[in-house]
Amino acid sequence: MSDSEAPFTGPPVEEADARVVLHVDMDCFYASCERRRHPDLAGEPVVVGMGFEPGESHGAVATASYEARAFGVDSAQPISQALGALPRVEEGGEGHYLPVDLEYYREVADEVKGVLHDCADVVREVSIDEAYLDVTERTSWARVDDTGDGETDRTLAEGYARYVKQRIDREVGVPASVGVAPNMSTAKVASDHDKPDGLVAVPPERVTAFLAPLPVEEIHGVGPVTARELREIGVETAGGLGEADPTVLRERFGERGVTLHRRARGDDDRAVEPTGRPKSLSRESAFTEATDDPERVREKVRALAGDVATRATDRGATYRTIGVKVVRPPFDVNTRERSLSGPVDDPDLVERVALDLLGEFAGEQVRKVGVRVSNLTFGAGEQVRLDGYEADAESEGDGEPRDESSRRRPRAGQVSLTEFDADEGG
DNA sequence: TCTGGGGTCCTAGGACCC
DNA sequence: TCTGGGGTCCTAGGACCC
Repeated sequence: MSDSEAPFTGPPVEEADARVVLHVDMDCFYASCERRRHPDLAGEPVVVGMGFEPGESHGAVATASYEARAFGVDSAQPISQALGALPRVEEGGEGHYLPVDLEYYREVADEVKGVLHDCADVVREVSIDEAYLDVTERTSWARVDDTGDGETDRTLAEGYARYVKQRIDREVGVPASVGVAPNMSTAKVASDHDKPDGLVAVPPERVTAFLAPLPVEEIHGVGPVTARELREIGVETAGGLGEADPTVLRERFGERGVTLHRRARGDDDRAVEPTGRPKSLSRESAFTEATDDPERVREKVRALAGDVATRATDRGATYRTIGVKVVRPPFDVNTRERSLSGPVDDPDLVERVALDLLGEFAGEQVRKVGVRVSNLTFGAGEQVRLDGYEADAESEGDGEPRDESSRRRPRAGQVSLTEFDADEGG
């Protein structure tokens, strides 16, 4: 806890050893993509809606630009409500409302990924607009005196983060916020800390002080429920969470409580690992209004089952478990699933099992249904291919190497097994 | 907010096995 | 038959994330 500056003996051991992890978070990504191809939207309030069509008012907000947020428009809000806060230009307002165009956003995201993979040895793509990079091999926490005045107030890591951020901006033309820290969870908080267009570096020795004053919900993994429960036991800030008794947290929140306690202290030893195979594939769809017409519900389930099966086939996945999800008003989520004796790729079976599981809810009010396949296995064909290329690929199939303990240095030849994006998008 | 769609991980109880 | 313990798999639900 004491903050005594070590005089000229070099950085403390932990600091010399510390990893450098970047979290790159694209700012209101869908809206930024729309601006990239419609430059006249720069500086304008832009709302991208899903389940939305031009001129209509159904659907929900997928992304709102910061200008739109200033009007009170927010993610996941019904479009009808957003229109109340921010009328559209067609009706004399200032809001530009556009439907989601995922295919285009994927193209832009692929360009961003290209830059990221060029900037780091290990990239974990979390979603279309977010990624972690381990750049320990490319930079360090060493300080530089960039003004020549004898002050060393900046780290090489921060400079590297700026370089990544600027390359995305220059080469792709969309803004990003970047956090740099010695681990993933702190980098995540850092990238969120100064959005949009933020750059926040948290060197190892500042991690604790950086996190301590933040409200608990800024810790990744603390949602509304956990935040409320933490407040009930008098924990309001990350600092408070970090000082809470881990035993008490375990009793109340299970293992998650201990994980959150550690994250709040800036203690997170997860290695940045390339994105793995999906564990499940699902499709769901809501009715405009809840229905109790069994045939309508069955019809939708049939369509979803077909979609899911097609996606599984496209990705070379077989599945051993088939499930449905039924949401009854007001918001009662039910799931049913059934496991088969072995993995299959069988669209008819997905439909049959889904309809069978749905039977339990026949005649009930339903507002939304979904179909899911899980217990996925990926094709033997691909393994054969991998074996052909990578003589020493010791971890084929889905067994992930679990020994990250202290050896985090990536082996150079081994890090690029992730060409699994066989999407139609590219 | 009367709640869109696609995911991940964790928990807890029961079945079943040794 | 009752009591003891350990392990795995399956299912349902919940919290959380983007």
